[in-house]
Amino acid sequence: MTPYHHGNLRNQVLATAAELVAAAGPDALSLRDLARRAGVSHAAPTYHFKDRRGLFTALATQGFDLLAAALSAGEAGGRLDAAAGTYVGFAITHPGYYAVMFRLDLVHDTDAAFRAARRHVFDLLAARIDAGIPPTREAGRAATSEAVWSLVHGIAALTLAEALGTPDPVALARSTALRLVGTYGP
Amino acid sequence: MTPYHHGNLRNQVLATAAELVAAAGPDALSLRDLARRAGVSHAAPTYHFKDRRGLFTALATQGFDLLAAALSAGEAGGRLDAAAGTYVGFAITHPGYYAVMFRLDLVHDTDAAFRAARRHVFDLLAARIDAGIPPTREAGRAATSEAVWSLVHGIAALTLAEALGTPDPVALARSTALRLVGTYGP
DNA sequence: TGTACATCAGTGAACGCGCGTTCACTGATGTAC
DNA sequence: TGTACATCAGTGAACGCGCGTTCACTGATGTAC
Repeated sequence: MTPYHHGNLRNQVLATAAELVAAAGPDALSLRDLARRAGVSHAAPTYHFKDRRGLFTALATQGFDLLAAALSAGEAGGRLDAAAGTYVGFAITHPGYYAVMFRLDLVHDTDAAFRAARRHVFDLLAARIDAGIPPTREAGRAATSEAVWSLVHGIAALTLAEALGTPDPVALARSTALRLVGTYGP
Repeated sequence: MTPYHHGNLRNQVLATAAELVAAAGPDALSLRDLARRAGVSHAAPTYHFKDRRGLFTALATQGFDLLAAALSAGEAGGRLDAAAGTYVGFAITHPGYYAVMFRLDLVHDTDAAFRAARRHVFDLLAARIDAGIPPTREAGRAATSEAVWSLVHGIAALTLAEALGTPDPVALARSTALRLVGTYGP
């Protein structure tokens, strides 16, 4: 009845992992549990991810890829405030991915695909910010990019940690990003 | 030779825990390892912390207490930019504490002392921010507090994740905090 | 100053557990000719 | 259309391990009288 080949194990394991991490944090995740939930022998995930860190590396990389896609689509592809809102929105709607994306102790942090995906996200963000800064001011462009990234990352992280009081973190990200960049206005 | 009563086990375990977490992340920490390093039987830490979560809760609480003390001392007690710099500086110099302070999945998050300590830090920060906003503008004070907290938390977290390029995260925090609050100038 | 007693701090053996990883294997699928 | 072969995907048994937690205990310390 159940075929020998699952056919989509890798993707399914990643999706389940994202759910479980969202619910109980990365520490609670085990390869064996993932295998159990996929209805597959306990050693099967190892075939796809090599080891536990490999699984987290793949999960984090996919997270950055998803975020990059979100940042490239629609309004977020142009306007800085939309991009900032999209970033925070992504973290809130994908907590399982986000919880892993910045955890160097969990991933193979020299993995080329991982580093490229992360870099891509930062570049997209930097491009939106650059576009938001009036050309009359040149100084501090790099610092502003990092400041805005820090801002949206902070809003996302504190929201997930249930430490922020605002009912609308996305709106906070949008308006604050604009204010920050606006400081460089003519 | 070695006395039956250690005398300072609790504090020593917390200090060692901070070091180990800084080096290898919270997942790598075990009560038994901590006991070994303290030269004490493996069940001794349980006596002080009740269980693993209890240990992390104590570590996080102490972290917030240390941060609150830093925010209350010297220039950080008054000027917003100094407070922002102090916050980021604390995270960088106490990575073992910081890595645990916002990890709800690791602590007993209803613990009263933990919540009070965390709240205290936010209140201190909010007070500095409030003092930094000119009285001519009233709207958005609360949002600004949360934005500045998010900013410094983001700078701290991204720095620890080695994702930021700036050589001086503390300076970035100082200047950006001022810029953010300056948006509300007269 | 002495003694009784409660409490505090740490011991050490035992438990049961789930885990990651390795390994030789087998069944399914794809490709070349 | 058939066949041989390589590769891919998953199996299942076995390994050894360190862990958290419980428990009855004991030694040290502090307090009341």
